[in-house]
Amino acid sequence: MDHKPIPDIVVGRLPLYLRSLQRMIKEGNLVTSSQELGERLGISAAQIRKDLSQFGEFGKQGTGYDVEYLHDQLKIILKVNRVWDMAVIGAGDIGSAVARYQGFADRGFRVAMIFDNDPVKIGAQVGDFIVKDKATMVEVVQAAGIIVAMIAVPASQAQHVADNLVKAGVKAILNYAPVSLNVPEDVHVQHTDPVTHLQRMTYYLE
Amino acid sequence: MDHKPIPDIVVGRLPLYLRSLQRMIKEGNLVTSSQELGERLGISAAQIRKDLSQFGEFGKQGTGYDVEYLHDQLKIILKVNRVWDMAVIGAGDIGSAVARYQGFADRGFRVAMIFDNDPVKIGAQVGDFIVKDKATMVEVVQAAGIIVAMIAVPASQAQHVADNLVKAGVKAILNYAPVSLNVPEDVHVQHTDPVTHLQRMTYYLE
DNA sequence: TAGATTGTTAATCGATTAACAATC
DNA sequence: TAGATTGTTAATCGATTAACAATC
Repeated sequence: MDHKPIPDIVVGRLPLYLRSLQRMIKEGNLVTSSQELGERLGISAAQIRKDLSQFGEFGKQGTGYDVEYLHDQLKIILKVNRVWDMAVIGAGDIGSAVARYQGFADRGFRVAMIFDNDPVKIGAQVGDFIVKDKATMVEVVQAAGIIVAMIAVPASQAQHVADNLVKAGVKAILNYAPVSLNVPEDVHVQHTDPVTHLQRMTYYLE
Repeated sequence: MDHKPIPDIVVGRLPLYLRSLQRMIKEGNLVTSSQELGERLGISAAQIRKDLSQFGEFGKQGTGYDVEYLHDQLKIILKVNRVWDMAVIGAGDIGSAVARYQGFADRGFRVAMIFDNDPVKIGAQVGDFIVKDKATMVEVVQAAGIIVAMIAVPASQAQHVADNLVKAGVKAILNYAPVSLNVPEDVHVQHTDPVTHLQRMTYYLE
């Protein structure tokens, strides 16, 4: 009677649907369809319906989807109908930009603390935060019960930081350093590296 | 006698291979194998061999791949055996961090100019650059022959900026704004949104 | 030579699309 | 009712994996 697990590739598209729906709400759209969503995102209507059908029935034949209802349901599915506290490791340019980023608030996340190991940066203010000493990271993150973190340190330190985050109990890591991280099976990692995205495009240029 | 086009998903993995190889060079590794690469990246050895075989034969039976040779070949395939000048649009926290980012240099890219429409920012220094007036963007980008750009403006302005970049002749856009962009078929877009990555992971948490 | 690893083929697996009955 | 759009099934398409001859 076990349900098949949802394919990861489907889960990966849900945040895109959610983002479009959030935008539609702001634009005042009350109703949408798989076709309209698909056009906005460059995804086929059939695929959107198939993806959503993995989680339930959210639409109405003939009329489509209630924007706000589908939006709320996707937030529940993705568990962002609450706010996740995050730790940022590294207070350089990227870490600082992340700590000041205003785009987390209404999408389920909040930066709660930021760490660095540079004595000049420790104690300094970045956005609303005082930079904490990275030496205290494992203890502080664990004590705060934080399980989501972002790595914004140089590539050479990233794996070491990841190991410490795992020790602290972190289960989801967004990695800004341009290296692949090795973590235990129960820890999730996403990589974000502008250069890999750019290189993917230059292949097609000229 | 036409070759089938290389699947996009394969092209998307090449930058990861390249990144690992660059790291191996720094570590002094002279030779690697599909198995070792796969372990580093969490990709099967068979897939790596299959991917590479789309472009030629780069290895030697029994011994594997010469790290530097494969690295150089991948740079050629991805067209990053040269330096692409880029324009950054938006001199806020993200645009500024991007403009100062040291990680482009040895991977085929260089920020050449940065634009904003805020009178307070225009003329100010960000990294090595003086912020230019966004009103001049189409003209300046076109005159410089730049075809790679990064959008780091608020979501509400991103589509408009994209339209202007297309007018300026840009063919590859890395978009930091959390919106889907619509561009002509011959223009490539990659999106980078920390929140979509995070939401992809929270699905699995708790 | 013996051991290792490639490049490639065929088999498997999974994802996308097309089509349509159901129904608002 | 007529028109529109869902949810779902079956068909298609494409990607991954397993296996192995070739060969360094």
